[in-house]
Amino acid sequence: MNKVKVRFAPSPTGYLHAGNIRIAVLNYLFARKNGGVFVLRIDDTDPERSSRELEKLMLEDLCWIGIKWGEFFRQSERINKYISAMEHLKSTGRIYPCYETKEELALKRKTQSMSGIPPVYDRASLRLDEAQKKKLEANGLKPHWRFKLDDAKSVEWTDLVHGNISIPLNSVSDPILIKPDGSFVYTFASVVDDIDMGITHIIRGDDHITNTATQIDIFSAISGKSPEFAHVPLMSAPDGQEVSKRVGSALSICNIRETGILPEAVFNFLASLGTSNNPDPADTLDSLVEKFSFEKMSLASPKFFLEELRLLSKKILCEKSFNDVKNALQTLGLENISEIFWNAIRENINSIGEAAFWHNIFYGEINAEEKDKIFLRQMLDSLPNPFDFDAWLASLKNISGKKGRDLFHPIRIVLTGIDHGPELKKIAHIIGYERIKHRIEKSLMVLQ
RNA sequence: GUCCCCUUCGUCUAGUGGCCUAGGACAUCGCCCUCUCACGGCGGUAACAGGGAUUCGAAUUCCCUAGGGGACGCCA
Repeated sequence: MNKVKVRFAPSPTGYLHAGNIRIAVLNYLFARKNGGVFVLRIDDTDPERSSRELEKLMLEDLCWIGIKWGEFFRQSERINKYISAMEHLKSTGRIYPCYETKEELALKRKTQSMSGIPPVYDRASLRLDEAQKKKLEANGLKPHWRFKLDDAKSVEWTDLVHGNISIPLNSVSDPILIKPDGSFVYTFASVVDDIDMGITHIIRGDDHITNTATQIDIFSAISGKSPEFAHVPLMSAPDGQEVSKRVGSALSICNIRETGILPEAVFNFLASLGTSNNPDPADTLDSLVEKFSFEKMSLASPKFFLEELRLLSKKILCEKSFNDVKNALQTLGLENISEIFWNAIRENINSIGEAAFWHNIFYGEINAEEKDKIFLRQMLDSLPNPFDFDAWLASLKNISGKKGRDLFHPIRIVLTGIDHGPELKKIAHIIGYERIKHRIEKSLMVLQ
């Protein structure tokens, strides 16, 4: 059996989003699982919509999430391959020239739809004889070329996710493969590349199922065989909308990135979404590869909840050691960071960026509103120097008679200005004697 | 309109005719732990889209209905 080879083939026509990076993750996992190769192919056959700038951003997003490709291609650099495949199809009579304009075709489809007929191409150009074609071309019309589907049959394949799928080719239009200007359409270029690169498994979204039917026919016309297919159900946004490249701004990777969500959380989350694997913060790339299987994938479209991803990211973050996050903390420009600082806040933050929030509370100026003047005085009077939280607490408890929440809550407010946060004992020592004294005095002053 | 796919707790799902008074995970709620917020531990609430048929027995098979998604591009 051939070595497994998969490809992720984005078009650089927009930002990468949760939906298509999920396809990348799945391809990557499958390749790793089978000791195969992951090919990154840039589908930039449409020069009007593709840009190098967007390609660069896509590559960055892919790297960010930790996907490494073994081979890299751009379709725009493989035109010669398409030309020779085209010649082959011409010589075998599997493609034929068509002379309708875009407008005519659009009108035709509209008419068909209105009369309740499926908008399938009627093959009018196939019935043209040589003289008619000559005449049209003499008038300056350049033909586009369609692939002549074997419409007598149904294409059948065993999909790795769906099982047996069968699509009658007479329900589909003959696909246009070559535009009048000689450029190639994805449907064709993709097949040529998949054959040429030796792709063994095509893993893509459900939305390609109909494409697959026509492409299998093209595969067999060119090489006589086709790869395996796995069509994974498309994710939908919580409101049921598709997570498409046109819509997904909130779900774009750069957006997710900016909210401080960890790349490994995104990878982990997307790897298990829609499968019977439970997302586990402890998972590593290896364990995810181990667990991966199309058998575990459900056939229904999963909903993508950003909130769930955030939660997973938080859990992964809180398991990290100081060494793991040291650089990230320094990048935030925080001073005085230490293992003690990290251990104090790790369970109370959702993203690494929030470390700055606590850092500011520990070392910066805060506004506290504690109204209990008597207790404030007692805090100040019993404040030990050098600072010792347990000793302070013991004497405060003694003097005030307070305990539990009554005791802790006011202290928390005075020290941090907010009513929740990391364990008081830990953070009190970080804040230290001088600042604590200052904060109590400030609260007292406000009450004067 | 045609073709394809899908429909189990709020969410992701287990389930291939009796093991299902439907299991797990996340969320949620409660209790415990803790002199505080949290973490953690334990427990609870919560679902087979609807209707027929087959069967001794159906979440599981078949049919119909409803709903959702996708495709039908000189986009990918």
